[in-house]
Amino acid sequence: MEAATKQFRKRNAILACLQRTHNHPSAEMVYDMLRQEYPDISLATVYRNLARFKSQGLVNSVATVGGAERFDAVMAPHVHFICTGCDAVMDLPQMELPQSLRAEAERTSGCCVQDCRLTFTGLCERCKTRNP
Amino acid sequence: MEAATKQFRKRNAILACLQRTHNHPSAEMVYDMLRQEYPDISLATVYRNLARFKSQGLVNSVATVGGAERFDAVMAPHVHFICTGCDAVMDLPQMELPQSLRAEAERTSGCCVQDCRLTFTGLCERCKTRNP
DNA sequence: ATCTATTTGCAAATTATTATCATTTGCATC
DNA sequence: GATGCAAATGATAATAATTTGCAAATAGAT
Repeated sequence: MEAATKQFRKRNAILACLQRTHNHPSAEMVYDMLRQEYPDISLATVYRNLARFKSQGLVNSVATVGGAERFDAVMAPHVHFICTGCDAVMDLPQMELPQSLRAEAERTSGCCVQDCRLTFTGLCERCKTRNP
Repeated sequence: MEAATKQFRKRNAILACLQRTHNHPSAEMVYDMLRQEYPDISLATVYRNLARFKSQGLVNSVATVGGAERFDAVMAPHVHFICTGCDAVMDLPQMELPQSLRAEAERTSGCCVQDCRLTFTGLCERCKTRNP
């Protein structure tokens, strides 16, 4: 028996897709992934729901790579790496993001800090062997 | 007597503009600033030269805010703050960006780290009083 | 002055994202 | 089941940022 409600089927699928993948996909990448299960899903729906999730604090935009925004459903601040060779966006879970940074930023700047992002760019393991 | 070479007049003006301002302007903001001195400058020229500077390592793109890429001629890694109220991008020169982070990222990830970016978002002093 | 390579302006093309609007869907009520 | 309503969705047009193509202008060398 199908237990889950049918309401917001696609909306939930979009969020679930983000939560299960760690690709930090773009809207189009989400669209392509969901097309298999929902062949009639529209790209507009993906954009719409991503914007909604963002305003609800369920999803963050991590960076924009090659002109396209990349999303993440992991809201706890963590460290990212962006490969300039293949445009991959990945987590660096081994690295700590000092909690003190945010407070320090707020104190020294006088601004109201809402979010903190530490991002490295370079070549991933695969690309660094390809690109000498 | 006009000492400076006339070669690359506009190209140099674009770089100089970035070096003198700390706004972290977008291409269009650079264009607007240069229009006063070079009324016939073209937006395409600004884009073209910004891309060239980036590939030459003279300019970095700091972030994309509201869909527009923002540039910086200060290449030494430093800390930025982006105001979600007025889209200002500013430096947080008081904050240190630990040099050790880059090495740690490279060691724990196996990637080849080329750049490191620490960015805070929130409301600047002016906007935080306006937006309750 | 002429030749050549580079730079630039202009306008069209491209790309990502947002807005519009008609249709569909899920659910409650009859 | 039929019906009504509000929200969600699909298709497509509109918008905005960036890029590209090409002819004209420019700088330096011959």
